[in-house]
Amino acid sequence: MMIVRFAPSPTGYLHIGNARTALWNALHARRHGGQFILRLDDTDVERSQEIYAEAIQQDLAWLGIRWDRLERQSLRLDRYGMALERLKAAGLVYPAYETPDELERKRKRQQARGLPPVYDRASLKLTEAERTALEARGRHPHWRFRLSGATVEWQDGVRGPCHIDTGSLSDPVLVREDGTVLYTFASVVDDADMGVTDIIRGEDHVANTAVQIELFHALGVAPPRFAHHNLIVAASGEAMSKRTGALSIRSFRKGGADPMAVAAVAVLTGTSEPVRPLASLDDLVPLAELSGISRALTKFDPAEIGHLTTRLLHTKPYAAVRDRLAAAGIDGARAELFWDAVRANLADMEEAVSWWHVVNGPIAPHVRSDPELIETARRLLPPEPWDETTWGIWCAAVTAATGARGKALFLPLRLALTGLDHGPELKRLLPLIGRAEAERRLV
RNA sequence: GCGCCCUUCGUCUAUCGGUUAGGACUCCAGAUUUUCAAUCUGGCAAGACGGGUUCGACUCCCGUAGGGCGCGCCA
Repeated sequence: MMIVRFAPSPTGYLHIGNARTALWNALHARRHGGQFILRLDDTDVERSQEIYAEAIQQDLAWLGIRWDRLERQSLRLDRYGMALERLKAAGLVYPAYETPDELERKRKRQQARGLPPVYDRASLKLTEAERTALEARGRHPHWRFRLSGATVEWQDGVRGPCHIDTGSLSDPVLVREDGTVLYTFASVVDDADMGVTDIIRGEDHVANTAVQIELFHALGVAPPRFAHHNLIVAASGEAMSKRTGALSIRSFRKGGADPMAVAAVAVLTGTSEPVRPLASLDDLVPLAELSGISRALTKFDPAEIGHLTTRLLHTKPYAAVRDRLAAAGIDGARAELFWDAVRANLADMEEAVSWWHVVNGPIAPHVRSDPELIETARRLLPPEPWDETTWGIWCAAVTAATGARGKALFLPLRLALTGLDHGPELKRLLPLIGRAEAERRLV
């Protein structure tokens, strides 16, 4: 059984880059009949907030993502403690006593000498006596995992064969002196416990992968498959930020974006599949092929979400928008007819409301350029019932009486009937306006 | 600074040594339409740079430039 997970930290709102990761995981699970776990990585109590945990779930749901399991790291602290004991017993972790300040100074010094800022393992070299002396003075250790120094290799689902030399990395701190755990450790323990088989995440995690593969081995668990997708960035130069909410899913939602427009851009940009309007996440499933993801950083234009939203709107059947229309006051017997008449004309949902006003009146006042023509047209208005053929019949009658045709006929009529020189086809609008109202507008 | 990765139309990409370098989006034009939208047709537009290897290089190698990521007791 394939098991994947999306593991955001609830420290801000999901942005389009997070959505990309979430969607790829969810889609991958659907594609292979697997399970999708939403795991809130909330071990950082300083920054994690419940409102964000809720917001994340709302945003994912808005995108159409459902999860089979919800997990929270804050509820699994005992598991991390047990795992640490196992690593201690196996001699795979060691106590370290430097303070954050000391470590910071060491890094500065290394940088200044042109050396990579890698932990020097000073604590590993401590003798038993030195350690007891430190602890006697009240120092509590944090625990570091001892990296092998070997080159870790894996077959990446996106990037192909990858290798990282763990000798160039610092031994990661797994557990702080107060017993709280760090991301790398919690993540691996969770993935192992939950049977995660495939990890799909952004390429900013490639270096973590080497560390985590060694950690899986240390815990006696076979590492999962890894796939690192490219990162996306706004072509506008605007930076994504969980903290400021820039390019957040919520901002797109508030801006009237269609969730499938956001999803299509989030998933398909930077792949060999053209970004296109799709009706549902299910349509995205066959396109979510990991090997189709580019290895290069990819730029996307947030405006594309607007374009897609518009194109999606044009294809929406009435049933798909009934509720939203009703909420905007567009309801009743004529609502479906109305939707089919105007949808191809809409740039966004708000425009539907303005066309609804055009149909129902009152309409904007306008200058009557050809009063005789309008008067004739008014007298020739056919009897009801009206349908889409009424417009043609009526126009033929007016042409026969006045000789007016083409633009000279249609433009004055459109202006008189709608107050505007543009809009949906009049043959479809006319029956919605109705005879009584049409007659009023032609006076 | 060190390490890893990347570089084809404005943007996302195809090409896996021989192509008029293809597609999608945007934009523009034409058709259609009273108009806008939609639709259809067409068009503009690309291999970062410099060396090699080769009969032949976008494709392979080296270098340069540019970009990204990483190098936390953040996740």
